[in-house]
Amino acid sequence: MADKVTIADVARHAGVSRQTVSNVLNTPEVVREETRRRVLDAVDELGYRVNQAARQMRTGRSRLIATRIEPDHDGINGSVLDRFLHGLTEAAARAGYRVLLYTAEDDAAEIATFEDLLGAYEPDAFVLTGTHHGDIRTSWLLDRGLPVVTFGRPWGVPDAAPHAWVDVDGAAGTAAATRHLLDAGHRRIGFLGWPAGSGVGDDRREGWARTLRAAGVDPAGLDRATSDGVDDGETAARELLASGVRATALVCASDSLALGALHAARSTDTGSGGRAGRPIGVIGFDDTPVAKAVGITSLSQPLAEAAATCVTLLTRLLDGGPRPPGSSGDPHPHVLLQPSLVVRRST
Amino acid sequence: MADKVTIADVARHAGVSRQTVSNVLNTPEVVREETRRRVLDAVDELGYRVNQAARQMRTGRSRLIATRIEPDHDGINGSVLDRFLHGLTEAAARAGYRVLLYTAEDDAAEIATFEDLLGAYEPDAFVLTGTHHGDIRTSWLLDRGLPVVTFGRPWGVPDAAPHAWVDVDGAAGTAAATRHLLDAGHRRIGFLGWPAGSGVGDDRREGWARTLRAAGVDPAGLDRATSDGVDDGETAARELLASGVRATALVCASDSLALGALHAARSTDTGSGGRAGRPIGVIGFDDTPVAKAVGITSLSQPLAEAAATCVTLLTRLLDGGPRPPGSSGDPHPHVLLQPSLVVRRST
DNA sequence: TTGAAAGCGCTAACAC
DNA sequence: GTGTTAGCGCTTTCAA
Repeated sequence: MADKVTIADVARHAGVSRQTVSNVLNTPEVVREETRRRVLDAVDELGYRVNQAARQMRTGRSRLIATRIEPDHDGINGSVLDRFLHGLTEAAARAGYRVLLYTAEDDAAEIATFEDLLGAYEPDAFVLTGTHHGDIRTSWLLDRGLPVVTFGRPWGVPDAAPHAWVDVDGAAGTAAATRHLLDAGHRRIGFLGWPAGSGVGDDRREGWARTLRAAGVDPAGLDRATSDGVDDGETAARELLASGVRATALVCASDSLALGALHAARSTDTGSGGRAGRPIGVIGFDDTPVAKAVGITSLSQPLAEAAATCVTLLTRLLDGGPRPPGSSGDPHPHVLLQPSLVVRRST
Repeated sequence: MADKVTIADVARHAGVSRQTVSNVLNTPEVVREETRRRVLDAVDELGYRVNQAARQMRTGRSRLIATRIEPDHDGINGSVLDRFLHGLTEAAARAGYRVLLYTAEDDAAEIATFEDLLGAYEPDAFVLTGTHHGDIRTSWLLDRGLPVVTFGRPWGVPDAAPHAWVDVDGAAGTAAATRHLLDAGHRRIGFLGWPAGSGVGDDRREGWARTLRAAGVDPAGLDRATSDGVDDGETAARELLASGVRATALVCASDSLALGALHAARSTDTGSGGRAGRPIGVIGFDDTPVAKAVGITSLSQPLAEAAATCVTLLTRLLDGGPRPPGSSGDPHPHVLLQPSLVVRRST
């Protein structure tokens, strides 16, 4: 075991002073080539690693990125953030950072955790997921000039982004889904989503409505809002498939809803519709294992890429130095990634 | 923002010395009641939090628990470890620890990460998942006297456990599953598992075989081994359901296999068997979202409890002081938890 | 280009 | 029961 090799050991081994070793590690360009090599050899040979705690005391930087791990609420959609988390851990490691985990029941609890974490571990940055309208977490961090990148847009914020963010273009996703169904000959394509007010849900609904209109179909009456759950989805889907509306296909805001829609489709007589015998098309969102298992066409989010992009933006932020509290107006980078449609039996 | 409140600030505010503050925080019993209150009030008022980096430099303890986040290999079973991870994060926080994440492709890479982590962040302990025969990770850590708790037994180790561990009793789970099917009137109950040699897989097979024998049924020829995957499961299941063996029910080592088995069951004519019209019973393992979505009876692991138990064992380990490299023979605590059968349509 | 000195915030000794 | 001293390993002045 390389038990506590310090900078002093390396210095002795290489025949230089402690400071020179530090220079080699932090500002190599200031050290003569030959000295640098000798020091680096010693580092390798002794298996030296900088001690983060000591470095942190001097520099105030922990090389830690804090992020939340969510409970597996729904079960179906839960896997999305876990995949993001894996990507984040990997990308962070490549950039020389580690991921520190925390849990929180709600925004207020999360802010309390921020305070805790900042006092104790001093993470260099936070990666926030699940942004929403009036998100108090981002404003709390921004007020204190702390580096943040969110996976999710700053919903409901009027103008320029107040912080760096990465997101997946939900509207483009549902638009692609709707187009796919139009191409298959469907016209009365319904939408199964969440109540208005959730940024993500509204965005996904918009992509569907826009595409339907462009195809000359009036989306009015063709959508239903419900809470996210298989049974809720089934109930709502039944309404859309039933007489009156008689949708022949459904674009859904999640795989949970899509699974419910599929259940509804199976128990609904499609023969009474205009297209006798034609199977009802269902498309979900997130391309979860359940969608794959059941054969639901779904929209896949590039989660590894999203995570890697978060880290890229973060390092840019951190290298640019800490930003003062009131520095609004400067352009914060943001990246909108495209989901891709994974076609399966359900369409 | 509570910007850098140090122990000196608290001391000044409370009218005591820095050391007294430290005593209140670390050895409260040595400080007079009144002084303690005064100090704690000052702590509250100033929003003071001990700085981990500084504390770590003195004590050598980071209050960090390192664990791996796995890539979502299969998609279906992946959610299991993520739920464990959430439980671990929560339990760790309650015990005053934080979870530090890393990824690793294989055991060798994981050990390299250990070295990295130990040099830089000095985690107090490691929680290892996915233990297997001849696991070099545990021995590496144990050789260096580093605290470890594994979620998973030390498979293939002859005698007393070489370290603390928590596991779920897979054999008891498949035994319960088999019993459930026997109670439903099945006799030719097959087992779909993985090739011999994997501790987890063998354990689960054993529970099935044992229970079948106890019921007077010879398990010979009633099991198939395959790699973990839906299609593999379907192929293997077809063999067991087909003429020759004609199993009427299948206990599976995972939900992936169970899903495959269900596919096979649907396309197999059960009428030619002894129990015409009787549906084929399928039971999976892990109670994943997919099992729930598809309606597969499955064995649920108490993951939150497993995680909490890991933390309990860990804190016991850490409070007991670091254990010297050669201290074998002392009893390492271990806990075997029971899975529970979640009955659904598939049985 | 390299070395010497100081100190980040904390706690383990020891003296008061 | 409380205060003083020292030093964990590192980097950031500043001087050589």
